[in-house]
Amino acid sequence: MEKWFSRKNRREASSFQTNSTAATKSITKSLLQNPCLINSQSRAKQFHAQLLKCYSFPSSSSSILIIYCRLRLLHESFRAFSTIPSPSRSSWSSLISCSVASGLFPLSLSLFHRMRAFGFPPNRRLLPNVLKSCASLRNYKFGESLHACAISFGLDSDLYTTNALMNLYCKLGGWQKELNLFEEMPKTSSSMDSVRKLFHEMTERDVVSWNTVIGGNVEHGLYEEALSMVKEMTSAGLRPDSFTLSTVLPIFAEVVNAKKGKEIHCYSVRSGLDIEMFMGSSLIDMYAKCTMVEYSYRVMSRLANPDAVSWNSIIAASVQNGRFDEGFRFFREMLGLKLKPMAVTFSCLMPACAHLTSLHLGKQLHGYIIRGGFDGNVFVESALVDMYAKCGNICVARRIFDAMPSLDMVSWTAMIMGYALHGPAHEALCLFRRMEMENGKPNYVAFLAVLTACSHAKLVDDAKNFFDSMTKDYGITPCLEHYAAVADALGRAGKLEEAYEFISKMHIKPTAAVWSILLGACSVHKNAKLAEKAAKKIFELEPMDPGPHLILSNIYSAAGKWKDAAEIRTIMRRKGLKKQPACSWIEIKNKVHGFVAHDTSHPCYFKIIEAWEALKDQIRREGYVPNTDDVLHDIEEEQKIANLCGHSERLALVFGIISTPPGTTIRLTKNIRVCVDCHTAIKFISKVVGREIIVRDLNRFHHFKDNRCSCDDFW
DNA sequence: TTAGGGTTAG
Repeated sequence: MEKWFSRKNRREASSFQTNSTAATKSITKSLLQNPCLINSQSRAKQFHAQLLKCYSFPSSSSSILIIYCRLRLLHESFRAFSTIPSPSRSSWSSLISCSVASGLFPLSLSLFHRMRAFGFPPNRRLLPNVLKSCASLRNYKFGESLHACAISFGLDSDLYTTNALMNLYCKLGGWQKELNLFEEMPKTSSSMDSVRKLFHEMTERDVVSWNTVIGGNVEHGLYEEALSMVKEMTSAGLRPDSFTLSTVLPIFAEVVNAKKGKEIHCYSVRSGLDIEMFMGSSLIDMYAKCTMVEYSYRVMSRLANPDAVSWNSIIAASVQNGRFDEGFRFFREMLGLKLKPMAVTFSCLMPACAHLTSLHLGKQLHGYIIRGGFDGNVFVESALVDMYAKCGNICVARRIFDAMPSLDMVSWTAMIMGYALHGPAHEALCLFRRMEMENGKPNYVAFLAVLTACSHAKLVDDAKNFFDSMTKDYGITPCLEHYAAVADALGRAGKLEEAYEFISKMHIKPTAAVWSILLGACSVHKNAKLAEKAAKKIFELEPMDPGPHLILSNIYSAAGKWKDAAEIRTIMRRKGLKKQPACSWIEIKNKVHGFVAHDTSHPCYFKIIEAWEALKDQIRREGYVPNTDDVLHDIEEEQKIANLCGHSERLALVFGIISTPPGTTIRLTKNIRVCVDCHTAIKFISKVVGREIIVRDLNRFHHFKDNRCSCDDFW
C-alpha cells in the first residue's frame, strides 16, 4: 500500500480516504516520511488526529512538530514540543525557526538560550535564524557573541552563516548611527568595515552574499560603492536578480536620477524580472520620487496581481506628486478589491487631506484609522497631527500629539509647524526646547518649523539665535528656507536694511522667492527705495512673474509715485503679464465650494451679494472703513470691491455664514495671502456675526474672533 | 541567509 501511493498518487494519500486501520497506518507512516505533503492547517490537524490513533504519540511527536513548524502554526508547534520528553537539537531548531518566521524574535532568542543550556551546539541551519532575530531586535551585544560562537564552532566559514552575519552588521550599523544622535558618523562606518572584512575573507560567495553587501552600502548612503559592486558581481559571473535590482532602485529615487532608474527598468524587462512584485513597487516609487508619476501609473497598470505594497506605493506616488484625486481613487479601488488598508496606507493618504484642507476627508480617514486600530502608529499619528493642524484644528492636533505613546522628529516637527502656522509662537518655541531635551538632535525641518514660528511672531532675536545654533551646535548648514525665515522675521519687524544685508550676505545665491520676502516687507512698511532694489533683483531672476511687478506698482501708488506705478503697468502689458486669479474655497456639508475673485458663477451668488450688503452696513456701523490701498491701480476692481464683495475670501466667507447655523466655526482657505482690507473686514465680521472664523492663506492661519485676529500685529 | 511602500519641509 505504502509503495502504491508513493508511486502512484501521493496527494490522494494525504486525504486519508480509507477506513481500514491497516491502510491508515500505512499511509500515516509514509506521510511521516514525506511531511511536505501536508500543506494546510486543517490537513495537519487531521493528520495529527490520525497519528494519535495509530502510534504511541511521543515517538512521532517530533514529526508532527516539524509539520506544524513548517506551516508556521506556532501555538500547535509549542503544544507538540511540550509533549516531547527529551527534545532533540532538530526539535529546538524547528521551534526557533518557526518563532523567527512568525516575527517573535525575543521568544526565539530565549529558546536559543534554553537550547544552549541543554548543551546543544548551534548548527548552520539555526545560526542564521538567530542572527536574523538579533538584527531585528537591534541586539548588538548578543549579535557579537553569536559571531564569537560561530567562530568557536567552526561555522564562520559557512556561507549561510556568513551571509547572515554580514546582514546583521549592515543593519546594526544603522542602529548605532541612530544612537549617536549628537555625533556625525564617518561615511564608512565601522559596521561596514566589518562587513567588508567578512566579505573579502569569504572563500565562496553567492548572489545573497553580494546582495547583502550591496544593500548594506545602500543603507549607509554609499551609493557609488553599491553600484560598482553590482558591476563587480556581474564580472564575477553572477547575474543580478530581483533582490539586487530592488535594492539599488531606491538610490535613483533618492538622487532623483530617472535616466539611471530607467536603465534598471529596461534591464529588468530584458531579464524578465519586471513582473516580480518587489520590482513593481520599487519602480513605482522610483518614478514617483523622480516626479514621473505617469510612469508609476504605467508600471502599476502592468502588474498582474498587485499586492498591498504595490497599492500603497501607487497611493504614495500620487499624493507625493500632488495627484490627490488619484490617490483617493486608488484607495477606493484597493478597498473595492477587499484589500485591507494598512497603517502605511493612511500615512500615505493623510497628507492629501492636509493639502486639500479637507477636514471632512481627514475625519473620515481618522475614523478608518481608529476602527482598524492603527492609532498607535507613529507615522499615522504624525500625519494626523499635521492634518488637523493644516485643516485649522490646532487643539485636536495637540490632543493627539499629547496622547502619542512615542514621539519622533517628525511628530515634534509637525506639531511645532502647526503652532508656527497658527500663531502661538511661544508654544512652538517651548515644544522645540522640549524636543531638544527629550528627542535629541533636531533636523533641518525642525529648525525650519521653529524659525517659521519666530518669523510670524516677529521674534527677531530668537530667530537669530536658532539660526546660529543650527550650525554651531548641530552642524546643520542652513538652506534657502532657513535664510528666508530669518529674512522674513527681520522684514516683519521692520528691520528692512538689516534684512537686505542678511540676504546679500547669504552663502548661497538668494532666489527670487527670498528677495520677494523683502519686497513684501517693504510694501507693508512702505519703503519704496529698498523695494526698488529688491524688485530689481527679482526681475533679473524671474522677469515673467507678475506678482512682484504688481507689488512694486502698488508701493509706488501708495507713495504717490503715480508715474512710476504707471510705468510698471506698461512694462507688464508689454511683457503680457496678468495678475494671477485669487481663489478661496470652503467646505460646506462635505462639499467644497470654490470662488475666484469677482466670481458670479456660484448658484448662490445673488444671495451672497444680498448678505454682504447687510453685513457691510453692520460692520461700517462698528467702525469698519474700507481700505483700498492695494488696488488703487485698478479702478474697475476698486469699484467692484466698493459695490460688491469681489475678493474671493469674502465671497467664500459670506457663503459660509449664510449656509451654516449661527455660531458654527467657519474655515476657509485662500491660495495667496489674505488682503489687508479683507483682514480688517473679517475681524469686524467675526464680531457682528458672533462666529470664530479661521482662514488659511498661503503663509499661515488667521483665527478671527470678536473683532480680533491671532496675528493682530502681523501687518 | 538578501530586496519593495509611510509622517514634518519643498
